[in-house]
Amino acid sequence: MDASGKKSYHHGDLKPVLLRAAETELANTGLESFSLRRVAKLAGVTPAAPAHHFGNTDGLLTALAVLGFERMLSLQKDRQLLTPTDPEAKFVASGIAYVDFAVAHPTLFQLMFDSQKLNETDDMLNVARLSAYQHLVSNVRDLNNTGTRNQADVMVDAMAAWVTVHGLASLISVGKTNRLSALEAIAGTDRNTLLTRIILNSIGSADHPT
Amino acid sequence: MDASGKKSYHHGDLKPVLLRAAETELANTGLESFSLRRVAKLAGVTPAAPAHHFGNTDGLLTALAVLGFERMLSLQKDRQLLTPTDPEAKFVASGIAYVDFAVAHPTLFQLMFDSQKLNETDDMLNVARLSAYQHLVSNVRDLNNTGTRNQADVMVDAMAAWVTVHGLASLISVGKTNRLSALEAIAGTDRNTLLTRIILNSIGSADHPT
DNA sequence: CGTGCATCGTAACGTCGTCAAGATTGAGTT
DNA sequence: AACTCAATCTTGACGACGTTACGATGCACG
Repeated sequence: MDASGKKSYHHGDLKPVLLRAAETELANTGLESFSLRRVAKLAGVTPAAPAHHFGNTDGLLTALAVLGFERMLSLQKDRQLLTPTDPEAKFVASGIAYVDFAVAHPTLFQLMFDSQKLNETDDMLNVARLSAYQHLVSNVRDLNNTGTRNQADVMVDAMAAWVTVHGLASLISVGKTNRLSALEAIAGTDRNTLLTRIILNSIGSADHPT
Repeated sequence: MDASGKKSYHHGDLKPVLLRAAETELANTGLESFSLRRVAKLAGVTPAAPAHHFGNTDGLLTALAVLGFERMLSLQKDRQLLTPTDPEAKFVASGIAYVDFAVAHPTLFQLMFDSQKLNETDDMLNVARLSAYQHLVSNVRDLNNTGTRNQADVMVDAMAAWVTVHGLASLISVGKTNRLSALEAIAGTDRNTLLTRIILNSIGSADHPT
C-alpha cells in the first residue's frame, strides 16, 4: 500500500498481514474449522492470494506454528529473567510460562503440538522445535544438585519434566475452550504453589510441603 | 439387510456400521481431514443417511468419542486385573494402560481430548468422561500410604497423576503419527520401568531407584 | 522509457456438510 | 391379512471450502 493507506493492486507486505489474520481466525473458529477464505477476507485479499506466499493452507499454518514456538520460547526466557538465579526456580518459571502460553493461546498451542496439517519437512519448524527442546534440556542440566549425573539421567529428567508440564498445559488450556471436569482446583488462588509442587515432583525433587 | 446378506432399502443396523466406518476413517485420514461422505461411502450408504442417526458430523464424532472413553476405561480395568493387589501397582497399571490406548489409537485419543467438534451437552459423553475421572480418583484414594490424608490432597494427587499420564500419552501418541524430537528413549526396552518411575514421581512417591 | 517478473484478481473445478422432498419398508393396529 | 404410519434411506440441490489456471497489474531493473 502507499503512504496514504489506500490499497493498491500490489499489497506490499501481505505476508505478515496474512499471519496476523490467520492467528485471529485460529483464535476465533479453532483449528478444526479453520478457513483460508476467511483469512483472506480478513486480510482484504482474494482467496487465491495466500498461495503465492505460503503455497497452501498447511504452509500458512506451519509458518504460524513457527511463530508460536518462537513466542513461547521467548516468553519462557523473559520469565526466567524475572527469577532469582536459583536453577530450580528458573526451571519452574519456564514450566509455568509454558502453561501460561497454552492458556493464553489454546488453539495456537493445539496447532503447534496436535495438528496433522503441519509440514513436517519445513526447516523453520524443525529449528524452532529443536531450540525449544534444547532450552528445556539446558534447564534440566543446570539442576545437577539432586542426582542428575550422567547424560542419560538428564534426558530422562528432561522427558519427565516436559511430559508433566505439557500435560498441565494441554488439560488446562482445553479446559478454557471446552468443558473438562474438575480442573478448576488448579486455577485457584495458590495456583503457582500447586504448579511448582507438581513440576518439581516430576523430576523427583524430594521436598514434601504441607 | 435380509438373511442372504443382500442390502435392502432399509439397512437395519446402520448405526454401529457407521461408527466402525467413522473409526477407520478417523484412523486413516486423521481428525482434521475427517470426511462424513467418505464414512457414508465406506458404510455403503448415501451422504445424507448418517443424519438420521447422529444428526450431524459432530454427533457422530461425539458418539465415537464416547466409545473411546468406554474402551479406554475397560482397558484400564482389565489391565488392573492382571496386576497384584498392591494399590500402587494397580495405579501404575492404569496409567500405562492410558498411555497404551493413546499409542494404539492416536487420532481417537485426539478426538476425545483435543477436539472442538464434540457436543459438550451430550449426556453420554459427560457420563463417560466422569466415570473415567472417578476411576482415577478412586485409584488415588487407595494410595493412602504416603501422605494423602484429607480430600483436598487426594484431589491434588489425582490431578498431578492425570496431568503426567496425559502428557505422556499425548506426546508419545503424536510422535507416532507426526515426528517429534527425541521421544524414542521411552520406547526402549525398559519402557515400563521408565513409565513407572515417571508416574510414581507425579504423586510424590519418594522412592529413588538408581 | 521499456521490460520482466513477482504479486494479486478472476473464474472455475471438485469436494465438503447439510437440508428438503420423495421413495421404500417394517412394525403396529384392527 | 390388509391398512396405516412412522422410521429409514435416496435423490437432488445449495452454499462454502481449498486449489488451480490464466489474465491483469505494477514495482524493480535495464
